[in-house]
Amino acid sequence: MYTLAEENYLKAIFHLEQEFNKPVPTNAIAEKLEMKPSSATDMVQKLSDKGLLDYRKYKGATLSKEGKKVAANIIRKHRLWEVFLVEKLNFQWDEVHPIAEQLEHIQSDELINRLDAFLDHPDYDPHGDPIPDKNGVIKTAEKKVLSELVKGQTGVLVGVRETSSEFLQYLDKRDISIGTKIKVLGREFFDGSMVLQVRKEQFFISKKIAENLFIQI
Amino acid sequence: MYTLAEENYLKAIFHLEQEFNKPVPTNAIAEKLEMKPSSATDMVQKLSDKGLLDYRKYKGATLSKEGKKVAANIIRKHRLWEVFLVEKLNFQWDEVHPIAEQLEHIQSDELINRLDAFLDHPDYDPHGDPIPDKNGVIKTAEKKVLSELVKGQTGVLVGVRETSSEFLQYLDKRDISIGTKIKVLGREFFDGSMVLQVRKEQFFISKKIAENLFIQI
DNA sequence: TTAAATTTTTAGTCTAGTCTAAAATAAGTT
DNA sequence: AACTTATTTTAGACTAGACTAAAAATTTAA
Repeated sequence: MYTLAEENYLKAIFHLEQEFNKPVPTNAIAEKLEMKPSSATDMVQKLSDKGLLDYRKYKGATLSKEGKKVAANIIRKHRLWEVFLVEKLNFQWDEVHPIAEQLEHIQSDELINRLDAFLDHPDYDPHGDPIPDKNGVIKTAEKKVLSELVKGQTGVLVGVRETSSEFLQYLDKRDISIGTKIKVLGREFFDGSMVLQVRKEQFFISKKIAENLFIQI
Repeated sequence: MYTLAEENYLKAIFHLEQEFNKPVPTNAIAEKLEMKPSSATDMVQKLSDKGLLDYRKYKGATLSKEGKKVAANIIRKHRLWEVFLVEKLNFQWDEVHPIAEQLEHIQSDELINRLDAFLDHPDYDPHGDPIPDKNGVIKTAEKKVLSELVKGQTGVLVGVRETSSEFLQYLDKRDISIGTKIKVLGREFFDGSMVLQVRKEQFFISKKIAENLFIQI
C-alpha cells in the first residue's frame, strides 16, 4: 500500500499538526524524523502528488482526509501493539516504543482487528494515549497538563507527553503510573515547581515534570 | 542488523539447501524469491563478501555458520509468530503465512524470548514444522512422507510439505490436522493412490496428496 | 568432441530515498 | 524600506536493490 518511509512521514505530520495547529513546516518534519530538510521537502512533494496532503511551497503541509486516515491507522496499530507488549508480554511501559515502531507497519487489517479483540478493545495505550478506532476517530478525553492545576485540585494521571525511558523510569521509581491519583498541595510561582500528594507521600516536582503529565479532573 | 532483502535471501537459501543438499544455484534462489537471476547473483556476491555464505561463480552458494544462524533465527521468529496467530488470535493455519512473513523481520530478541514464553515454548508451528531454539538448533523428529508407508501402518500427521491455502483447506474440509491419526488401509501401485482410515471414516487420496503429508510412526 | 542449449554472470539502467551544496524565498531588524 | 538572517527549495550525487540485454561459462546432445 504505502512504503515504510511514506508511513513514517504521514505519522510524523499527523503528530506535528496537533502541535502546530497550522500547516507543518518541512523543517519540523525533517527534525522529527531526524533527516535533512531537503529530504522532507522531497517527500512532502511526493505525498502531495499522491493526494495524501496539501502542500504549498514555503507554506508547510496539512494532511488530507485520506492522509489523516492512513496516519490514524498507523497510530492505532502502534498503540494496540503497545498494549499487547505491556499486558501480554509483561514489558515495562518505557520499553515498548521502539518495538511498536516496527510493528505498526505490519500490513493486515484482519490481524489488527483480531489483536484489538484479543486485547478486549482497549481505549488507551500504556502511556494513556487514546487508540483511534477503525475509522481513525480518536476519542479525545479533555485532559489538562498538571502544571495548569492550582493548589488544592485533585486529578488522575491519564497520560504523559514525554515518552523517553528516563522520564518514564523517573515516574516508575516513584510508583506513579496511569491511573495514579494526584493532589496539588502547593505551587511555586517563581519556578513553576509543585508539591504533590500521592497516596500517603508528598512529592516535590519541577515545572518540567509537571508540564509532561496529563491529568483528568 | 541486516536488511529486509538480506534476510529474505538468507532464509530462502536456508530452505533451498535442505532441498538440494549441495550448493544452491543462483537461479533456484531467484525463482524462490520471484526475482531475476541477475538480482540473485548480485545479492549472493554481497552476502559472500559479508561472510554470510560461501559462493563460487557458477557453483552456487552455501550458508556459512553465521549465515545459518541468522537464517534459523528468522525462521524461529516466523514460526513463533505463526503459533501466536493461530493459538491466540484464532487464525486458520492456512491464513498465517503472509502475516508471519512480515512479522519475522521485527528486530528484538527480548520480544521473541517473551513471545516464546507467552506461547509456552512451543516446539512446532501450526504446520508441524519445528521451531529452531535461540541458538538456531532445529529439533528434527524423524518423520516420513505418507506415501512411503505400506498397507497396515499407522501414524500421526506431524507436518505438511505444501502450505498453499488450497491444500490446507483440502485437509480442513476432511478435518485432518496436525495430530490426526492415520492408518493406511491400502495402496495402489499403479498410480500411488492410497486408502486411509481416519477416525471412523475411510478416505481415498491421490499420490500427490500422500507426498505432501509428513507422518510420525 | 564439437555444436547447441541452458545457466550464470557482467555491464549498464532505473527508482526510492537519502544527502550536500547552492539558490531562492520569507522573516526579522535596524 | 533595505539589509541581514533564517528557512525552504532546487539541483545534482549517492546507495540499495531491483531490472534488461548481452557476454561468458557450463552442461547436454549430436
